[in-house]
This record gives sequence, C-alpha cells and structure tokens, in this order.
Amino acid sequence: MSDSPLSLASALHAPVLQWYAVNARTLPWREPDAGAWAVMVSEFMLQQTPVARVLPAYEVWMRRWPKPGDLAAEPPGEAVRAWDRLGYPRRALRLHAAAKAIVELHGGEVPSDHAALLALPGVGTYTAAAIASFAFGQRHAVVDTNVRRVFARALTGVAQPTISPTAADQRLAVAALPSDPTVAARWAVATMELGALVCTARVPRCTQCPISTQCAWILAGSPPYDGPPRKGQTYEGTDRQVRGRLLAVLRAATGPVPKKSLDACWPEEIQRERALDGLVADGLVEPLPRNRYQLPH
DNA sequence: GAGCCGTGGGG
DNA sequence: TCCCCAAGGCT
Repeated sequence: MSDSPLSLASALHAPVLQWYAVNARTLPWREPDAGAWAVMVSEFMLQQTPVARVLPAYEVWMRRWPKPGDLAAEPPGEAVRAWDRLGYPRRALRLHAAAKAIVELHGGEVPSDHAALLALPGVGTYTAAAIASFAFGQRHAVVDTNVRRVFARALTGVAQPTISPTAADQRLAVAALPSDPTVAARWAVATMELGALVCTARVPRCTQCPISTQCAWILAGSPPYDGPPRKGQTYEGTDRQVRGRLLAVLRAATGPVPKKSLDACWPEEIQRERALDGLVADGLVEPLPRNRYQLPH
C-alpha cells in the first residue's frame, strides 16, 4: 500500500466519527447522565455477552443497585442470582468484589485512574480502558474484538484479526488514536460501534460502511481469511454445561438446596461432583451442613 | 500461553 | 439444523 497504516488511520477519523453521530445506538449506559458505575456494570455484562441479552438484566441490576455501595452491601450470591442467564457467572462475583473494593479503597465512587481501575477484580486491559474512556473521557486505546476486526480489515488489509489479541493490535490502536482526549474517546466508541453494526465478523455490510473506499482489505480485493483454523467451542457434555445446570437450580431456589436436587441435574456422578466442587472452589456455591448448598453469603 | 469459563440467537 | 460467535479475564 502507498499509505502507511498510521496516515490511513487519521484519514478515517472524520468519516467514522460522522457515521457514529448518525448511527450510534441508544443504550442506557451511554446516556449523558449514566455515570461511571453504569458504564462499569455494562462493561462487565458485555464481556462475551451480546447487547440484546444484557439489556434486561442491566435494567434490573441498576434499579436495584444504583451505586457500588448498594451492591457491596449484599451477599455475593445475590449478584450471582441477579446475573440470571448472562453466562460466565464468575463475572458477577468479580463485579461484586470490585464494588466492595470501590467502597473500601475509593470512597464508593468508581475511580477514574486507569491503574486503579486495572487493579479491580474482573477489570483487565480492555475494561479499564473502556471505563476510563467512556465514563471519564480519557484518551486510551480501547481494544476489543470489534476494534481488532475493524483495524485488521481497514488498516492491515486482512479478513479477520488474529485469534487472540496481540501486542501489535494494541500498538496499532494506540497509534491510530486521535490526539485530543475527547475526540479519542469518541473515536474509541465509534470504532467499536462500527465493528458491531457494520464491520461484522460473518458478513460485513460494506455497502453501508463509511470507510469502504479507504479500507485496506477491500482495496486488496477482499481476500478470504487464511489464518489458522478457529477452534469451535464445544459445549454439549462439558463441565461448563453441568455447572450451568447446577447453578440454575441454586439461582431459582430462595434458600438452601438439598444435594439430591442438584444430583437430578446430571446423570454422571463423577462429572457432576467435579463440576460442583469447581463451583465451590470458585466461590459461586457455598456448601452447608446436612448436605445442602446455596449461593454464597 | 493455552485452556477454561455459560448461554442463546442469527445466518 | 448446525455452527459461529458475542464490548474478556484469569490461571
């Protein structure tokens, strides 16, 4: 290509930002008065769970726990219960632990400092940058799967990003960031939205894309993906499925559950016991005397 | 760093 | 139908 990825990136700022101004979805955590806690809760829930499934649980959650201290005051099991069927329930546990840390270390307010965010349970590179950028308007590279895909196509010229995030992704995202913090924050959410709505994984809607005429992948003739095969994630018959069933029983129950009820979830004893032990080890389930179990207190 | 961790919807 | 995959983090 004649242009470097970096000079190309700066040429994408205006069209992407204009596209976002018109096409951004209205989402509760994006409302001007939403606040950092709303952003944080949404980011936890959106880790590997689609927006459409997050919305109902998010509304219930924020109504019940409008501030970190409200959540921190309840037992962790209530967070697991309210997590409902979003999946990966350890995120609920981590969000609860993060709320407690916010109360103990930050006076009950979500910190704006990137390093302080990163130190919270369940907050990794992506989530720390997302909260700092979306909630506080700071200049950070917010690199999620959407952004990695947009940059892979528009800047690198390949059909799909690498299977797992790389340092090169991070460097590219940092280099592509507009210099002004407010604009950078807008750019971060706009590139994510573009990946979510237009530059999608399966069938990208290139006819609706604001940068299709500059996209390195399209200019290269839209070459197909030629990287290593992506490992399909199996689920049927795995411990994850068993854990899900066990936890569903405990979420539905109002109090302690006899082990007999859990045994009914899964026929194979070895796997069932292993899954239950794993849930206890993770702190998602609390064993009680007399062979009973409940969500953690 | 590869593997593990849920769940459900759309193509 | 079946398969892919969806705003990751942790060990």
